[in-house]
Amino acid sequence: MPEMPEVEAVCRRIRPHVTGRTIERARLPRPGTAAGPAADEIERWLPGKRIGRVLRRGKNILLYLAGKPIPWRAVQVHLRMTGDLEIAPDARLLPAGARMILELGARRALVFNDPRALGRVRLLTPDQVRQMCASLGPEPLAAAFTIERLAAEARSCRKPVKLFLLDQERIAGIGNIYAAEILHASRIHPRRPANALSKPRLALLHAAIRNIMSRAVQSASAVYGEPGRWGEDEFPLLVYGRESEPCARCGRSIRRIPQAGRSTYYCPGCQR
DNA sequence: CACAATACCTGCTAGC
DNA sequence: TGCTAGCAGGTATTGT
Repeated sequence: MPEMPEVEAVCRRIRPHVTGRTIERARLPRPGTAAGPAADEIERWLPGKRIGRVLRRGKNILLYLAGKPIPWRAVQVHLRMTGDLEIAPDARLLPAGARMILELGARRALVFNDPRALGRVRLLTPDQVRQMCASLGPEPLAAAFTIERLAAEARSCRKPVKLFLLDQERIAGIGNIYAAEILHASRIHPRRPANALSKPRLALLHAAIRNIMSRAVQSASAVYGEPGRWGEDEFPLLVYGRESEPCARCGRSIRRIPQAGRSTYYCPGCQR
């Protein structure tokens, strides 16, 4: 159930084990995993290809294929809610939720495990790689994500700021948990329209996005190698999942409200 | 066009 | 103990 920091941790964890390795066999045993082309074409086409760089864009993982094969240039994996990539010592004895297995030789396999089966795998042409990257907003930790850029995105968005933060086309990588934490850190009410944020509040929001996301990347990456553990275990969540508990900052009782069918947690005392 | 509601799946847990 | 409703860190698609 990863947001950008956990996806980044997954990339760092698998990178040394897959870079430069040749795919000997690919298996997508359950229907619905492939989002194009079809599973049997992916299984037929990948063997013999070598994995090059492992990159992340937003919450997407890209396994580039070395030697620029035609037509497909990269394997795209989106973990959605419950996906994870693991290095298995053996392609046998797989977890029940295994949705893709890339056998890499030397008793090593990359396994896409996803019990809830919402995650997706695609092969992308160079054009599709560019389209996917271009369709997403700036990376929150990149230099291009300035206060001015945030202000420009917010100005053109009338949605509640919580939903603005979740919009991957405006900023890439923020999810439900960190959106709540970011708004608490910047003392902004989640229902405030994005285009109603003042200059000073946008500056606070920008600082909170960078602060929360960079600390989350650090803590998520620090626990890699411990199966089933996400960075949030180490990252103190001040509002998310804390309905009815006292706010650490002002003591008021934290509230949970629905927004776009999902839970938003916030403090009615210090978020205005 | 912008936004809201729903669909997609399985597993866990709080409450009866 | 055993059942069930509700909820879960995401996003494509459909409807207004």
